[in-house]
Amino acid sequence: MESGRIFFGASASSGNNMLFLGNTELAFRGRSIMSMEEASKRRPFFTSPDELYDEEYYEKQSPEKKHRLSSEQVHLLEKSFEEENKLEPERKTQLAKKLGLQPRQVAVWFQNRRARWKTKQLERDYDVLKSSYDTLLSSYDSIMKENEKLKSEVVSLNEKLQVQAKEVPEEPLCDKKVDPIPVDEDMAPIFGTRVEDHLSSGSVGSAVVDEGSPQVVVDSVDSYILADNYGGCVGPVERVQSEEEDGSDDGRSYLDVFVVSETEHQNHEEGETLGWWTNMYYVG
DNA sequence: TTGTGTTTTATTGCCTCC
DNA sequence: GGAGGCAATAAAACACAA
Repeated sequence: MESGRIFFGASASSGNNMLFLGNTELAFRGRSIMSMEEASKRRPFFTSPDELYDEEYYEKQSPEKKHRLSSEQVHLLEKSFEEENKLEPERKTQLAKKLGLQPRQVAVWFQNRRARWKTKQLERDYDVLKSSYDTLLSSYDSIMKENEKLKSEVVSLNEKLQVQAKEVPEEPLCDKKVDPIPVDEDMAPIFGTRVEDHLSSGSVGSAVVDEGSPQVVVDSVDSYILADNYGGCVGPVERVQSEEEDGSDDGRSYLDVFVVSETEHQNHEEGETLGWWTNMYYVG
């Protein structure tokens, strides 16, 4: 620890120092209380050999005053600080001799100068951070405004869509146009189906097709037609219109089935069902 | 001139490093 | 354990408005 130096030979301990250097007047009293002899005994002046050479310096100064460095001294110290803000012992001694100061004064000056530099640096850092924060804040604000604008656009577009939906009848979601299934031999490859007639028995039981081939299942009013050719858009068989031979001569029996789209089936109970009639044949 | 705020010089106590 | 750095602080010096 660096030894303290108290003017007028007052004790270097912080307690004493605080007591009678609390203000100028007290310090003065401190001096009058302590005899010069006693003071010189307790004087911890210039504890390192380095500092001994300049003892007269403090005797020339009026010791109760703090000594301000001259502008030349400060200039040189500043120059030295710019080169290197830490002070190695050799440089400290050289600078002290050059400036006619105590090495300790040079060390103290550097210490205080580093503290000032640090404070300034903190201020600079704060300014940089603040400006960066302000920039971020302003871009955040504009993004939020843009977001609000887009949200309200979405709302108004949705409202328009709802109005249009009421005006224009909805088309089946299936984008494939489904024609009635041809009533000839070509039907077989399309459906690949041979429907066993369970309908003639009067029951509405299952009509099961050959295993492994695409099927037509006419199970009940909620039965589904599974037909790949219809793009998977086919819903349940809604109604079976005819289960009797329609009088054609090809030896097959035909029936008409009403097919609804899946979506329509879900809304089945709510309103009118959109779908289409098609006819199917079966081998009786 | 004086009161007040700021800057500069110096001290103290604690901490880290060698 | 000594040297040196740092934070906190005191106090003198200085600047400046009223």
